[in-house]
Amino acid sequence: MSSDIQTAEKALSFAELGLSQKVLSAVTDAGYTQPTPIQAGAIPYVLAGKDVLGIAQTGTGKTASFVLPMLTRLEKGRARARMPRTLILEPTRELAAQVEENFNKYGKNHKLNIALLIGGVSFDEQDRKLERGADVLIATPGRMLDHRERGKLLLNGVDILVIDEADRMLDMGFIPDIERICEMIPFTRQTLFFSATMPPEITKLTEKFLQAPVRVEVARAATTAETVTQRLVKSGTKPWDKRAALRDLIQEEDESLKNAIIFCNRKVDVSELFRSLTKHDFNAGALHGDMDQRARMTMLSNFRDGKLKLLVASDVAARGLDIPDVSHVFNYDVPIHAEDYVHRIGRTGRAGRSGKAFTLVTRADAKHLDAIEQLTGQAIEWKSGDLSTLAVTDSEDEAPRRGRGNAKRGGRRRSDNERHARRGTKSTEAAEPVAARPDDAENERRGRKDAIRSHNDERKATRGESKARGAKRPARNTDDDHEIVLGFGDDVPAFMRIPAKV
DNA sequence: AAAAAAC
Repeated sequence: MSSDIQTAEKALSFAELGLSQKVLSAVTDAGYTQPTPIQAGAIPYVLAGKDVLGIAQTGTGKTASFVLPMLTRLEKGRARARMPRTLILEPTRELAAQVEENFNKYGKNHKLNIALLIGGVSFDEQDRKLERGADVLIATPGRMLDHRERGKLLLNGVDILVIDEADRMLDMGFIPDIERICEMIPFTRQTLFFSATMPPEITKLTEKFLQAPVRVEVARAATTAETVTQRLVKSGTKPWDKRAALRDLIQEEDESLKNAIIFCNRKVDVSELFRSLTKHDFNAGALHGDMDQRARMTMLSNFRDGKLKLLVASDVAARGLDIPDVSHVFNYDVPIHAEDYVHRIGRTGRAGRSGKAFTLVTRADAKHLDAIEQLTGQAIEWKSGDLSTLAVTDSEDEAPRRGRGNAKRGGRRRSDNERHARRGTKSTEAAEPVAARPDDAENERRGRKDAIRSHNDERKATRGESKARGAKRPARNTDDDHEIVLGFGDDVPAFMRIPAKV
């Protein structure tokens, strides 16, 4: 490859990058004409067999920058049993699934075998695909190593190795695994390495495992400030304060709110907030890493398809997930690490669209908020009044509106009553207003399907919607009686079992 | 103050 890479800055078309006809026609069918900078910069080198160090954020078209040329290169040759020809490592299961979708989309004119090796699902199908011979293996490190240790996977036929989201792999402690994996693959391979940032550990890794790499660096996609309107929203500290503040906010934003991701710092809070929103008749789903894999996939695909308007999520959803057209991001919690703030609000305002990001802030959050403003280099505006305008009571002694007569104390912890309350039990103990089902976590541990409340019309019809809509009535524990939880049993429709099409 | 990933 010669120097014409410089022209990447100008408007190159996909056809000029050297991709095969099969790939080009799939790209055209997908509606793309113009490569992004990372694509224009990396594709010619990938086609030429060079090692590439790509420094790019998600949302820059990074995935296609390796998927498209890999497809072209895979047209020659075929896979042998248990010896995949290419390997792509991803930090999370959802990202791995998303890359698989890209191979399906752009590889529709190819007859390639693609295997997705991720945790949380059965080995059998994955084994069958390996046995058949995979042209493309997409994996999270743990499951891939597991297959290998069982002797079901040979890595000495891998010609192209892709390490994606390397800095996130670092955050997640995957680097030792990555090093092991790199050492299992012949050094004659081509290595494509992607990272949004280059901390020293990552630089060291590239020095060790890349050979004379071409460095392709692209500016961050539109900076957050340009397409995302950010606001801070004051809130009391207590969970019920925060939930109420969030509900108010969602309702105020109703007009422009098409769909939203609501981020919590902790998984238990994801479950809790999800239950609460559902109880208040919001069309919501949940996503976090302790949910079973099928529920994760279902939630994500329903959110993408618009069947879910709100997705309550942990930071598993903060980076990389490609969900076009998210209108709002709500930070139910201020993220502990400032960089996560940038990733979270980056879920909206994508592809040149505008987006809104609201962050609930309590008195306790000052420190983390400072760090965020420092990182982004800008003060974020308050929506209406900062914390100094917050009522002093902070609902400390208000046993939340719907409490029982003898409710008292602020800062009541979840009582043992609640903790041991069983589903469907009519307790005379009024539950804390919108408290999560205390047994949520336990259900998940037991492998019960994470349930979502049905919002489809037939269900609504059966549950006396008008009653439920009478917003302001105090919540009683009899709420449980109206609550219809739709669990996904074994009769999940087939289309829900597969990852969403983008 | 957390999350993620293998069983």
